Amino acid sequence: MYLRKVEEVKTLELSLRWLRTVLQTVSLSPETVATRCRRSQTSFTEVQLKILVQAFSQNPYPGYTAKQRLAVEINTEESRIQIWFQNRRARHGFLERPKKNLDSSKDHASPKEKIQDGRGRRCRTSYSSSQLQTLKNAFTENPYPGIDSREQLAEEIGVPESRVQIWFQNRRSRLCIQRKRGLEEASDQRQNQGQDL
DNA sequence: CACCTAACGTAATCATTCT
DNA sequence: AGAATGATTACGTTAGGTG
Repeated sequence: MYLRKVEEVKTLELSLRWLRTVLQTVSLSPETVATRCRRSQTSFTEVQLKILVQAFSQNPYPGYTAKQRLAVEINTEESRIQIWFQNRRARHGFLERPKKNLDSSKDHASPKEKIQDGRGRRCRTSYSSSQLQTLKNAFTENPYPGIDSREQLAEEIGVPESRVQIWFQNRRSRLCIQRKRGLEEASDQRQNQGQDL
């Protein structure tokens, strides 16, 4: 009971803390310091775009190796390829999948199967306890690090920046879930108590 | 300013690793 | 088997670049 309250207060304090840091960086002469929040927007050349579109038409769900191959082919990072495919799938409907003939009517490999073209995902990166400690510290400092902070962190623990970004996303989501679960339990308890009375 | 789209957010889910 | 947690997806929002 009190413990839960204490926890809530703690998280609130943390929120305020990183909000302050955000405000600080914002008010901190935006030109001189230039603490960019987002990565600068990459603009693909027509050639790059052509290759991407071509690849997309062949397979809107490239596996990691395919994305990696594309990345070196058009000289960019794999994470940019990933984002590009996400955005493209979201906007351009890509249901022209079976535009090729020969689909016949037996092709339902069941949607739950592997929509995602076998050549699977990037292999799971495992963090050492010291790396995790660094990440967690940074998280309490600021759960929404900008590109500069992420790059710095990545450099510090020797891991690609894209992995750092994913780590923060997962941690934020799970912290949120945890908080919700706590609230549900609390309300359940209140309900039970109410019925008892 | 409006439009396009890269970047980024959450939520849900898949997949791997560890206990 | 199940808990933890990294990776991927859908989908919505934010913001940078350009006509």
